[in-house]
Amino acid sequence: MKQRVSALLRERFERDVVLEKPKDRSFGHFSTPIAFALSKELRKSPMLIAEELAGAFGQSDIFCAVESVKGYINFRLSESFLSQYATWALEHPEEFGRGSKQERVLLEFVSANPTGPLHIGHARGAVYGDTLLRLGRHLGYDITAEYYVNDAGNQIDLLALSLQLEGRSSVLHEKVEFPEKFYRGEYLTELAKEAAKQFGREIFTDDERGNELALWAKDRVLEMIVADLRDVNIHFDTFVSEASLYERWERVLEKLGEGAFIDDEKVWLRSSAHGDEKDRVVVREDGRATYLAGDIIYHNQKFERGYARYINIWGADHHGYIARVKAAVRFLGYDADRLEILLSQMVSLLKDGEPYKMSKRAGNVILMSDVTQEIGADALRFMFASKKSDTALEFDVEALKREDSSNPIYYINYAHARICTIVEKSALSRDEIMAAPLEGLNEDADALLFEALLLPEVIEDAFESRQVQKLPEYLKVLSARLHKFYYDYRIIGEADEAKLLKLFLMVALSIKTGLSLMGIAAKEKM
RNA sequence: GCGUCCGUAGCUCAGCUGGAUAGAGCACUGGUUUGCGGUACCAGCGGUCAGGGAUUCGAAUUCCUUCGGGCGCACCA
Repeated sequence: MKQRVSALLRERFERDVVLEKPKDRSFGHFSTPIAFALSKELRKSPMLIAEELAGAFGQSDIFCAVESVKGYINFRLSESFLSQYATWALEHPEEFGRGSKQERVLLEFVSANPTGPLHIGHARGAVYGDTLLRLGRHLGYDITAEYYVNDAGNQIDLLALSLQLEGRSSVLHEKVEFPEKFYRGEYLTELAKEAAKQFGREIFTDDERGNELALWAKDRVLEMIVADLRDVNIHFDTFVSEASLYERWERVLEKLGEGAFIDDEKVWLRSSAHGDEKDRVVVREDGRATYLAGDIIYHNQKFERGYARYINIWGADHHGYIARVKAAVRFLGYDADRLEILLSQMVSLLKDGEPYKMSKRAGNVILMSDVTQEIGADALRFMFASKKSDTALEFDVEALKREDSSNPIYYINYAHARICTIVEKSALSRDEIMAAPLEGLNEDADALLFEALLLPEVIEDAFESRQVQKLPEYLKVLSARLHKFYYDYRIIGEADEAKLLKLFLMVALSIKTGLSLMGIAAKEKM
């Protein structure tokens, strides 16, 4: 809708036009301050220019009024245009808000180490990534959702050691001391039990079999992670194993060319040449690769796969890592601007105003699965999708358990359910409702219709700006308008019943589509 | 110290392609159609958009700076 108007104005004025939605509805559906910009070069007052420009608009299918007010040009869309658009959308619900983008995009997110279950910080990144994924796909982008599995390095050895110690403690009932660094948590107790069955109890005391145990354990932990994600409707297309990458190291090292050098018997990345604070070690003197080496191979492998764009979602604590990875990408001969690294900030959860209790044996973290269980997948998703990902967030989970208008997910669902109920209650058939033209509506109905038809713009804006919270924000506003309208007007039995129900169906379509892009199914009954 | 993200109502947060009187929820106060789901709606209270400077016809939005806070600053992942 906005694109359509925008394109029309660009053609008319032969330049890009800033188009905005006036806060005050009496100014119409869209407006542009273009006259202010033109005033300087035309050496005329904005008001005069606006008047002339507005006056030059003749009859149009799209607008029913074009007016100038105090230098702004305000546009009012015609009822027939809005009506036709809504009718089309209701007849093609799957197509509503779809885009025609075609780029192939590789979206990497979560990528938590397979050494323990997901915590609440991971959950935020997971929801953010999956929401972007859904939005992008709706717009037509061909997106691959990928999980990079850090299944190599010290952490995996440590996982095996931790599991052995846990086995000696909880299975063999030995008295043991857990070093500070070791992984702890209920999941290890469970794994120890499983390991005892699978390998026999001697696995816990045999130093020789640590590796065997490690390989098994990391797979089991990854399965747990995948299950936690599945519980909130998140699925990945591909998993890339870090361990499997190292056989390509020689080739990648060669490709780095001048980007790599040897000093002090170590291999370094000359990252300082591309904006990093200093150069970084990639291979230690004993020949073991650092984490960065894996990431370099991984990003080389990503770019070799030939996507138009690469999006990584990282925890904000990794932001210092951006410069060196981008530097590596440049040395590999690729355009680092195609790699976009988005950060998801820390989360602190509250419950009734108090810090959320960490699960007892999970170590010092709040488990994602605990929160999912407590407030449900829908609420968890809404909570994280509704806040800007790059600001630290404090959230009280109790707010999402309430069953009233203070809980946005409840409020939005209630609007949807209300529509379903009233349509059900009406004696009119769906065909009768659909046959009604959305014309001759009063101003409030017109405003509601316009709001409902804005969803496509919101989807595009949310995805392109990577600010997914715009979608839930919009759904709240739309729902509020619906509730108010419902309160102010009677529907059933009125002369306009068919039209108003059709209007409501349009609102329901936007809510349902919007929620589904957040991985949430709209409720038809509360 | 350096880098980075942030600082909007008492609290949690929107708004930031610069534009017409700064928004929502919570909290607090007071109301609402003999009502299709009141599981809703309305009003009031509350803001020097951290401070200062610059650009501009116009800045919460851009730039600089000060102050305050989070995070990072490994040959750990």
